[in-house]
Amino acid sequence: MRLPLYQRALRQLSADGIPTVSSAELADAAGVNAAKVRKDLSHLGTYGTPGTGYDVNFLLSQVRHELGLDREWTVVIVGMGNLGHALAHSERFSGQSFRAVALFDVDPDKIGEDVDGLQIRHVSELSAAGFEPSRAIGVIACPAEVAQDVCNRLVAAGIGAILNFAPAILTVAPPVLLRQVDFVVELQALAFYVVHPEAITGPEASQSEL
Amino acid sequence: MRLPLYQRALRQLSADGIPTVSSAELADAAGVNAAKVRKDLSHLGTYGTPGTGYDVNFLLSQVRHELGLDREWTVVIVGMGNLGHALAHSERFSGQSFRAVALFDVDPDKIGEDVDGLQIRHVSELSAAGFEPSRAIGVIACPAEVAQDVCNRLVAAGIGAILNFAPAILTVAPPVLLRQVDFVVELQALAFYVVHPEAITGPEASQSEL
DNA sequence: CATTGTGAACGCCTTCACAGCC
DNA sequence: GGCTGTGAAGGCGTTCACAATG
Repeated sequence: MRLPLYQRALRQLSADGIPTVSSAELADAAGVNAAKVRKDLSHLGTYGTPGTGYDVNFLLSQVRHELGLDREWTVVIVGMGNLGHALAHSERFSGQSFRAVALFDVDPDKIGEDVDGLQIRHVSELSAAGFEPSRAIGVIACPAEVAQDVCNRLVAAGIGAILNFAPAILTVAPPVLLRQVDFVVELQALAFYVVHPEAITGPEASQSEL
Repeated sequence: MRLPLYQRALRQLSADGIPTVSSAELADAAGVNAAKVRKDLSHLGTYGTPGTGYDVNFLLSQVRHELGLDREWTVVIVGMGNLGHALAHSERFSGQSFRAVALFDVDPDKIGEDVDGLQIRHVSELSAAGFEPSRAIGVIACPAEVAQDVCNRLVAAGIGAILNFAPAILTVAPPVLLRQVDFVVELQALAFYVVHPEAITGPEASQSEL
């Protein structure tokens, strides 16, 4: 999915006061190619003007709608080590659509700690929280050993989608959504391509993005 | 690329003393399906035994070799906020193949700080470092505004591959490799699928992993 | 008999190229 | 003339299904 990339590029363009973009310019700003941009956007509807391009602000609002960014998402973070803190901060400036509402950990030293006006609570309080599945996203930033347990607790608390940063392969029952991000896997993927440069696919080899 | 996932699953199996796996078992442990496992592994060579499966330790060593994990990779981290610290720690226990050798920042308060026996240095010292492109990976964990500048400095210092965590779209000249990871993009992707459950592709919908 | 390796079918995504529109 | 939207072509990865094998 490239919509988030377009969204970011459009936000930048809008902030710069640029009224209109061509598919080629947007492609450049988002790091993809023009044909993809046009095909993707045509899936959303006919929002462009031949000869001129797309109206930045209008397109931005359409993309934000499509991504569900015109509502506010509730974010719950479990595991407030360095990673948890980093995430708690990075959501703030992401533009209002995601708001951290609860932070959890097990370490007694951390319970009660204030992070940007939010107190860290003990995981045992999670079950009692009761979230709206279609509105709340859980973020797992705890050690791998307890990740599946945390995951289960999040589901039990009514979380509808989970982003897992722990180096463990988790399983959830539908309709809960799960997405995994792992630093070490990313490093290993990079290492693979350094060792096998020939495995880099397609014409974007000229701009070796993976 | 799924090799890193197999690698992790095999490592677990090896640690548990399990001598042999079938493609179905490995698929389960890695979170993919059996056909993919067999196709992927057959690309590496004929390492399985019909009727029995794969020798865990032998296959692990082959996968590690393919991923370039039988050499040691030098890792340089720029930007030692919470994220930088989290990354500096997570590489340690990843199993020896990645070793952080230098940490950089611009904040005078952080310069000189000791992180697991490594001192944080000022970015200006980066250029003088002189790395081996095919051995060194750079990690960008700084604010988006300075990410492209940091990226350029890493390339100038001889880094051959870069993992970018800053919410900015960077460009590098080949043959330098670039990989982007962005928390907010991941959250937005998750939000998209919550809003559009019908967009979830393929039969793995039964285990809604994205 | 359980399980691999793989050729063939399928489907999705990408890319091309151009007709239509401003 | 510049640029969009899209049908058609192409390429890549996934999945199926089965012959081969210890």
